[in-house]
Amino acid sequence: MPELPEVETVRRGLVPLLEGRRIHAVTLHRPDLRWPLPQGFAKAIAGNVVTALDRRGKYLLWRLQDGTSVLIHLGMSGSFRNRPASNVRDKHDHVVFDLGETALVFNDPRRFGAMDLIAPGGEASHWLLKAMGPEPLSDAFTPDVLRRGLEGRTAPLKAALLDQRTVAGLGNIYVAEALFAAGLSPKRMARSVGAARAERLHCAIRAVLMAAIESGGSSLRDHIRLDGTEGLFQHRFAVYDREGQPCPGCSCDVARTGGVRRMVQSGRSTFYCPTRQR
DNA sequence: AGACGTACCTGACCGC
DNA sequence: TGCGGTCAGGTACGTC
Repeated sequence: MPELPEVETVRRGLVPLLEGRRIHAVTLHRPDLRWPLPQGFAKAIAGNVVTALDRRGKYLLWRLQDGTSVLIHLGMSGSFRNRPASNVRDKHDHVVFDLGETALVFNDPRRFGAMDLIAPGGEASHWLLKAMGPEPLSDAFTPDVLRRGLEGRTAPLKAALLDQRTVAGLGNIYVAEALFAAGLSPKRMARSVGAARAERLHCAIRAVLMAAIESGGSSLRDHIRLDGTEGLFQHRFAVYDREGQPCPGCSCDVARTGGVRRMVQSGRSTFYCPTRQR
């Protein structure tokens, strides 16, 4: 499911449920998600108050009163639902956080999600976080940082942007949308992006992510907000999942050009406009 | 070192 | 209706 805007939407939805609240108990309905849950996971969390909710790339970080952080990745299909505490289990409910009145349930059909505990001070060296690139909506992400991240790389620009070491939080949808907004071909070699194109791309990445967060993310299959409503950004896609359709503001003869094109790059669908993306 | 394919899972959808 | 094939928003890992 989720790229940065969806994870940020989930984070914002969790704030009123979790911030300042105590997690009374944690129940695991299986010992693993993508990887085994760490030893003592439930016990370490139980009884703690959640002091803050952060996000790093596509990871959620729950800050607990005792200094521990809970690291959570939603994988492709992970979601949180807030349920009456007595409610029966749904299929694929794997982890239950008992909040007293309600139970916050982590449901993940494909089980590509992950959870881990991070001891105080251990975040920078955590194996899943240590190589992660700049946070795209922070001041640390500048056109020059982006340009240097792409420098010398022979991978297609699309692949380089999906690589979380280049910039954190982009996935298949928002890479496609950002490349369209920047007018850059996904096939272009990453190292061919110099200062001027990096400036455009930097601007496009931020604009697309901010607009998507504003819309509550994109709901295609799995992503729903905690209040049960869908994100709306899928209605604003310029190219993603729009094969054969005209791109926004297009004046081409679509019957002749075929409109938005779909191709496969490193095994994944890429959508782009061959006319406006070079 | 860096790029690529493979693997991990389930469910939805399509054509037969 | 049922079956097999394909695809899906992620990413670590092995291989070259």
